[in-house]
Amino acid sequence: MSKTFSLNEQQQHAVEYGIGDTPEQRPPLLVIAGAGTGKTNTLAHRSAQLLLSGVSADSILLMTFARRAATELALRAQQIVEQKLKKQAKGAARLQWIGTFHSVSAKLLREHAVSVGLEPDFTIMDRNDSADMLDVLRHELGLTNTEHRFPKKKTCLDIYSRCVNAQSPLSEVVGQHFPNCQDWVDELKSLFAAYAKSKADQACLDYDDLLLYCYHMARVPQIASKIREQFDYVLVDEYQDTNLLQAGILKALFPTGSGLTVVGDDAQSIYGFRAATVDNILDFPNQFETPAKVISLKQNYRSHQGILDLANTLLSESSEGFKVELVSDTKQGVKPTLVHVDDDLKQAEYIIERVLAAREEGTEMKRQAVLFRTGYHSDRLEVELTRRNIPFVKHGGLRFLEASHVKDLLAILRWTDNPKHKISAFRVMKLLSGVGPKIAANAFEHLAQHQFRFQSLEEFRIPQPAKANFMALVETLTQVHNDSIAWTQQVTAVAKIYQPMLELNYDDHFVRWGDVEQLMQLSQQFPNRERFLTELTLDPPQSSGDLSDNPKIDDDFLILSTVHSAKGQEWANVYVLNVADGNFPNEYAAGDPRALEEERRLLNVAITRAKHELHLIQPLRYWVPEQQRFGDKHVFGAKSRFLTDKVVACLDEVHYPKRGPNQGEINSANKAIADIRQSILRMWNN
DNA sequence: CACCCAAACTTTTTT
DNA sequence: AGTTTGGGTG
Repeated sequence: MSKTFSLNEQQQHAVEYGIGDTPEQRPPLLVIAGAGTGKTNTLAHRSAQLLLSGVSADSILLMTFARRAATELALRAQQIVEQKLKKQAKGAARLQWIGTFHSVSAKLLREHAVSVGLEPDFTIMDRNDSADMLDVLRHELGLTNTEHRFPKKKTCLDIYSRCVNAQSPLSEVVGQHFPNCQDWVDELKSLFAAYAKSKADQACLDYDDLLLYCYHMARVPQIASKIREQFDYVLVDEYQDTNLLQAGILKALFPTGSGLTVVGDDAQSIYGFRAATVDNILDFPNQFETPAKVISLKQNYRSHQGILDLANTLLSESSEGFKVELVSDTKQGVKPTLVHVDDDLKQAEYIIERVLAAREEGTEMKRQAVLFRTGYHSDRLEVELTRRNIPFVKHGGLRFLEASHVKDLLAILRWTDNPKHKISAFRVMKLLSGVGPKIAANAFEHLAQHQFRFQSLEEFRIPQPAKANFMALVETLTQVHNDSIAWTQQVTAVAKIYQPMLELNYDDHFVRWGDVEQLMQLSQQFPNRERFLTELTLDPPQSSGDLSDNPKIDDDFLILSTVHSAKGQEWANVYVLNVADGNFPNEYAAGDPRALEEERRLLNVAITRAKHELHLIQPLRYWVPEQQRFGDKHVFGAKSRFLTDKVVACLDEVHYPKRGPNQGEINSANKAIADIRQSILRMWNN
């Protein structure tokens, strides 16, 4: 996020490449933009340059990884255009087609829905909706109550999702990534068939469908050529995190690659679990008839050289990648530290001590972040922060939209929006006291037989105890569905009908009502129901902090984030938790060399977030939720295999708390004692 | 048929 | 630790 608006030579090159040339003269462009090399700035300048050279705003397609990045880019491009145009700034064109792959796909699909036999007002399901639908279908297919268990709904969805996104057959996916589900391949196949049909019946598309449908649409020549004519230039950010389907969409839409610019950093490809493949970016140069032009940005404006040396060394030991070495003008800085601590309590204490000290020296907490591999790794730290009244915001981990009361409210809205949406219908009806699965099923059946007109439910015969509440619900549903009240009041009406349900179902409804109010607030930022639901599903708030429109600027708080959620961000000081084998790399990656490489890149992402100070913390033992039946909740962290001698040479090793020369021996004694206990426990484990 | 309770079972990262 | 399943009660 360097504020500089000037460009270095390579950046300038990337900005101007091919602009003004005829389509035949501008082969595709690949920009390898390492961490902190001013990628956003470059992209913004290129977009601005396009606008300034007379390309119309609605013929530029810009795809980013998250909407936050999209908004930032659009704003920056706008500023640059205005700056250059000076007086005529007011008329400066605004980019129209900017968003994530998923949201752009949704937009294209709604636009061309009729031509591909799709309802234009389809509902977009989030991961939870999809999992719930699978759950229902699994019961309907009788895939429950069997001797050994059918995979959980989440697992089913993961399997399905990988099949779609990686474009590989079910048997292969199960064999490679879900070996313990191998007995269920046939059943899974029939489940997925039912799932596809059910989505079609209910006019629903899940995340994967957005890409899948778009991919198939892109392969219909008439439609593809229409879309191709619409866009003269296509820019894709974070290309290292695209999957086969996304690359396939690009290739189908723009087969010659003319006007196509992709930007990314293979060393930051960390979304393999979502079927992203680093091969997309590695192979990009040779995907087209005319080979792509490759420009590498290696001047880093974020960190001092000490941090970059660490990152460069780490990556140099990787078996794949372009391996662009980053260089900084800032040669001096605090050497990154590797901090040895006994356990996660000491780890938390160390961080708190350092964070507060840094704040005293003028680095506010907001400019410091604690990064970790998995959500619960910050549990201990959160407890300690709370005990000391230190405010913090956590990104990643538990999401606002996953809170059940928020899901309730959205279910009501979603049902009004799409009466066919069975999952929402059931969720909503079951909130009424006296209504369970059977009555809900009957009511839904009734609705289906009356062309899904909510009003028809007035004649539905329902047992007395639930009657009054049910009728009130039906009235609101009808009203909102028909848009007989304005959007702003629709949310209020829905919240009002929900309030008694909330009070009935949750003891702590007081706290939860706060979230309802926040949701009402948020909804006002959207022009209508469809947009609200679509955007919220496609780009959910990452933390409750994201929701308030004017975060209190005076407040200072520490940032806690998963490494994945930290992507694209930077802080003055960064602390990385639990840098030990099992986390970096994660134990799940142990057997697979390519997965291991992704883990290395993950550590690289964590490291390259830091501007001034970087602390990698390695506890001797740390807490994990019970994984095996026996054994401690504490796990002994072996030294991370990424911390080779060469890498450690880039680090200052320290112990916390500071200890004398003999303390190391006592430590290993501690470890041995606990190991004996483990083996004694295992004696009875046969 | 709805609702409550106890027991069993699994967890990375997220558009 | 939070969800999922099964059984018992009203």
